[in-house]
Amino acid sequence: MVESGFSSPRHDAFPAGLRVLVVDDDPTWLKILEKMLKKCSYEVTTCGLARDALSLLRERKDGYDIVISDVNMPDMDGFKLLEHVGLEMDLPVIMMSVDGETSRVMKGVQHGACDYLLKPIRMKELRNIWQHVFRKKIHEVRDIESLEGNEGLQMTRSGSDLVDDGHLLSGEDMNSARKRKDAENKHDDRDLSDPSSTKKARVVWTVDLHQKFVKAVNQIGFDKVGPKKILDLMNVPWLTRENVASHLQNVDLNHEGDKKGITSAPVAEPKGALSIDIPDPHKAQSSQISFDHSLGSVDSGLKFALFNSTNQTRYSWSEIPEIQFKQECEPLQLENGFSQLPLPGSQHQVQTEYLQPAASISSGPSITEKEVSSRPLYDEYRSNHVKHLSPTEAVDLFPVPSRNQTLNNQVFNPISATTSSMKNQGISLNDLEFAQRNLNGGVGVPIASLSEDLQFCWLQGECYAMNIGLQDFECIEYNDPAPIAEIPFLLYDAPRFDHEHLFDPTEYAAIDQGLFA
DNA sequence: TTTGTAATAT
DNA sequence: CATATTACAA
Repeated sequence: MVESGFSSPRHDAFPAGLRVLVVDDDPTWLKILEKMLKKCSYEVTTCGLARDALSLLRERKDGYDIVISDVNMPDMDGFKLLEHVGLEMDLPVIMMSVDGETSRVMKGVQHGACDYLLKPIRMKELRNIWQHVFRKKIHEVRDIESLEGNEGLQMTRSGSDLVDDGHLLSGEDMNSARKRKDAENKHDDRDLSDPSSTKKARVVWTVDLHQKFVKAVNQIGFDKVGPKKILDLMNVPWLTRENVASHLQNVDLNHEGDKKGITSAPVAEPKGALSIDIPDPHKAQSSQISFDHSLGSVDSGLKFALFNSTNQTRYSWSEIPEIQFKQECEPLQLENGFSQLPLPGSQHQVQTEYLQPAASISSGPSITEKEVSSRPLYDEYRSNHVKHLSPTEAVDLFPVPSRNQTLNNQVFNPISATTSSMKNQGISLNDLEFAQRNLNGGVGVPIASLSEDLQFCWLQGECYAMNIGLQDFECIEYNDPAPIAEIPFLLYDAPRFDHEHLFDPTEYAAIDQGLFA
């Protein structure tokens, strides 16, 4: 099934022989692209009509490895084609167009485009496209394995941002229209739809979620709080009682653990933490800001302060550079090119823990702790948001809206979330969510071609779950214009390696030689 | 049976 | 760590 061996006899040159189908109504572009692609040693097929492209693809479902299609074409909308391809042959599709209108780009990504190129397209972009194919295969393997009944992997990560040159808006290989992989693990009610998140997700208590939680708690009354009640009030469909229970437990624990040593009297009472412990007014004052509007009593305010000061810290923007993931990676043996990708049969195991995107987020986790003088902005941001108000501030700018579901940010598996939302009230932010997810995860890592990049790509491929909730973006984008300038900085100041120097046969050789062994 | 919680696991 | 899972009692 996954077999789509390269017709090219040259098995040694890695990306060579990739069978690319180019679709564009503009013959000029077609020619240009063909030329460029051939220069990359790809096997090119051009096509001026989307319809033709489709039939070509249908004729030989395994005749191509990847499709590059223009967005606007007379006979068939590029997206339409994209959809079909995703649905029928599940090939990676790269969209392209002259304008970079975000809505359009998003649409492309939403519809399953694995990448979106802006014309004029440059060689370096084309040189990298093979990675999409590559990644895709990895996914497939993973999916299959997951179906074989192993446990889930946890995905958590913050996002990165657009690529510097703004030319390559790399997305994920998420075909919204992807073919359903039948089998399913009996449990796990959610996400019966997203192949990429086939595994059970771990709830990530985003600010938004936590807000709901807090809100619920306050609505109920600290004395009567109970997982069930909270859960109900939160009105987050996919959340389970356990989730809430767990969170509840931690919430108060954390509180006590607060180094500031808040009046945690030796209370024997279990629920003490939640109800007692009234922190000094000052504290409450400063950290409560964002929440008072949502509740009544002063008590509540104080309570919130508790939650805020201790817990939300981690959600601060300052966290964003802390990209971390932990997950399993399929070992890959590239010795013989794509045809050798580990297929559903193989079962080597490679554990990649906390693999920080090498070149890129190199400053990652540690930066939070250290003083990085060369990053005044960062420091400033950090001191402001972390030390004092923590992310709360961000939240402040974004008052809890009255609408509920709308902001469900469990970016984790948008589909499920969405599904449930709809079930509940027919509202859905699917698009935004989805798009954002893609932007977060997919973008940022140019599909370069170094070993490092590769790793990154895989991870990326795996990590659909971004911690950065929608709200984060909203905060920044819609509420506080100022910090905007800093975002790219905070988010992405990493991968600015230059892709240009990467393409030399040697590189591939390097890859070949057990980079992954 | 359902719910809340403590303990324990990942 | 933060969150999940388990076990058990109310």
